[in-house]
Amino acid sequence: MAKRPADSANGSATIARQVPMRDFSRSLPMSLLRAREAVMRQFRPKLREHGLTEQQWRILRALASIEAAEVTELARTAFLLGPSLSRILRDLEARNLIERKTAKADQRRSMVSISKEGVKLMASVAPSSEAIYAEITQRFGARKLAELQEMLGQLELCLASTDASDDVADET
Amino acid sequence: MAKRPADSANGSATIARQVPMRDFSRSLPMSLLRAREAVMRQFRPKLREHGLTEQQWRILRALASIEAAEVTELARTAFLLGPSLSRILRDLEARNLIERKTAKADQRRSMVSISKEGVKLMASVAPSSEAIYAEITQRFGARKLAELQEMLGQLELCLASTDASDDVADET
DNA sequence: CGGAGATACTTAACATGTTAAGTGAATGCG
DNA sequence: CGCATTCACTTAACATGTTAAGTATCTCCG
Repeated sequence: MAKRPADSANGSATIARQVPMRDFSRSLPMSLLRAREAVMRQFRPKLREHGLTEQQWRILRALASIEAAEVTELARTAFLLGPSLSRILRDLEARNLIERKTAKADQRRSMVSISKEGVKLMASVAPSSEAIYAEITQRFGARKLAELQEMLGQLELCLASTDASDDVADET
Repeated sequence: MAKRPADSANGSATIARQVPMRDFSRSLPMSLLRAREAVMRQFRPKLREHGLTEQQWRILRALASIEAAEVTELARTAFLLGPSLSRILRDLEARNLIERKTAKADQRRSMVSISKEGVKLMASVAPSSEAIYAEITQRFGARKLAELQEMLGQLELCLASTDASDDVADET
């Protein structure tokens, strides 16, 4: 293989001179994307064995830990957008992995919970999942991992206020 | 390792006891996902103003820095899967932002390059993009940012060899 | 009480992620 | 030379990301 170094050593001059930008492959979004992909690549095959996608697994895990939740709350917990969640819940319900019932107090809300079958499925996947996580932790180092997560949390936090909406003018 | 959710004052006991797992919201994949989303949320609106998606922008940036590339090489650089890239290139070509020509030496390969219009578009977006990146850097701290990227790179590296499953000795 | 507005989803439409299969062009080897 | 294999993509099919619009329900204020 080894087609070419393909880095900045070739004729990258032309356009790069007109539009100077940080080396693309070292941008923060790319770093985060690649790191996450590297991690998920470890999990996906095992999940797939059980007919689960990454997002479906997220939902089941979230439900297992909070017992029952409204859709919006679940979306926040599993970090999914409403429309995605809506579709996934429809599918998971069809597979009898979750259950829903509309709340009596507020007909708009529906309470979602994991089913007995869902629990069984989780029980069959969780050990492998934990094993993979342990392997990653060992490879990278537990302390370093904690450090990384801390930094990621701080990054998230320090960017959280910017985008909320256009109401940034109140703190004058 | 802490095998307890240890949060949520409600009845999270039932299932969590049967299937003990790390607190879901603190898993590495979730941390990475949320951090990346927090970052991209800063960029997406501006890109959208110019009719570009995140991936299209990645491709244009990659092309701008390497001048011309085969599809496979571009996929590696922009960190996209072949099928996604195939579709996006079709669209970008229709918008005259890129150009393609099949290589003479090997009819299978096609060389992709950014067009004059593509360069113009990049020039109109790059300043805002850089400004946003600068803002992020300032908020988070340049040193900390570099540290974070270093760790992300290490994480990627230490997981890289696991999944390849056969060709580990080639390049990297 | 009643209607405007807010809320909690759901649908729709388009773009990408992900895996598998397809297509045409090069290669290797008998 | 001939043909199976490999290679470089492309299509296809399904699932999710993302934004906008739709629908039913609830809340609040007059």
